Amino acid sequence: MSEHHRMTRQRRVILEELRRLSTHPTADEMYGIVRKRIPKISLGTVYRNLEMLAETGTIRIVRTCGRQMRFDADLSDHVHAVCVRCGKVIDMPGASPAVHPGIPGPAGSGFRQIATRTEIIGVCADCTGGEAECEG
Amino acid sequence: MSEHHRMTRQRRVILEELRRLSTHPTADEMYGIVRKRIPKISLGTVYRNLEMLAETGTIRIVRTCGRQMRFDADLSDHVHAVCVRCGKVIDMPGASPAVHPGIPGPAGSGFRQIATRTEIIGVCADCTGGEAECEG
DNA sequence: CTACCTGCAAACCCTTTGCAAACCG
DNA sequence: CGGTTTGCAAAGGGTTTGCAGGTAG
Repeated sequence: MSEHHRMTRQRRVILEELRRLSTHPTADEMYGIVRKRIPKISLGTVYRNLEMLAETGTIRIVRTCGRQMRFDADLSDHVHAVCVRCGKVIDMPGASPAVHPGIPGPAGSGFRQIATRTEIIGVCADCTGGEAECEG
Repeated sequence: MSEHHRMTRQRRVILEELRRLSTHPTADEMYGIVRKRIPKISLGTVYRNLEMLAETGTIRIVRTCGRQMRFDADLSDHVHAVCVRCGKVIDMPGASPAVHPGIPGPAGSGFRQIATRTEIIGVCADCTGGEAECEG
């Protein structure tokens, strides 16, 4: 119930490592990375810390059309490109999404708009040769 | 390995029922609906048929920031609005997304762009009163 | 007939949780 | 010290899959 958060070694290392990356790692990838410095850390701890860091606005959770959550320490407003083959997420600096609003749902359905989320779908350099099935 | 698909009763009913809806149901919701007409149908069959119908381009899989897949028989190009409280997806007719492209990733990373996916995040009429944690 | 499809149930993957011990402040 | 946090392991939810029996063409 409290709002006091302690800076444990686990939390510090997770944040340090995430900030070192621009690859938007999954929880599992973070687990692998952090384990090099804290071999006994558990995956549950990684999830709990990433979730808390996101709640306090220190990092962001990146939810793409892919199945796994990804995490990003870059809080600036930027667009992500998602590889439909491997799920990798890369930044698209300079891309600027714009949504010219329409009328939500069956006329005036009372939908209160908070934000817009745009991602670019494609195939990354490592995966060239395949096709997509991500939808919009 | 074949490309021949049979029109089974299960497949026909799933497609009929999906076409009757504009609510972008989850697999589980489809299961509930179809079971009224085919009580013994299994959830696995529902998933397999929805997947195949999507592969053949008859329907679309709608992947939002939410955890569950949703399905849509409306193949036209349209924007979805996602409720962050309940996950419901509604259509936003008239909304037109535009992405002014930037340079993908670390200069010329070879990302081949296929599409853009935009969704509107907000709170639906039934859920007014809460807040968000969906990211972009 | 027979390749494709179904129902069932178990397997899978990712994420979340309960709990007792460890730890920060 | 006392409330947080951890490690472990099990539970949870959504989706996928193996299999043997059923069925469309």
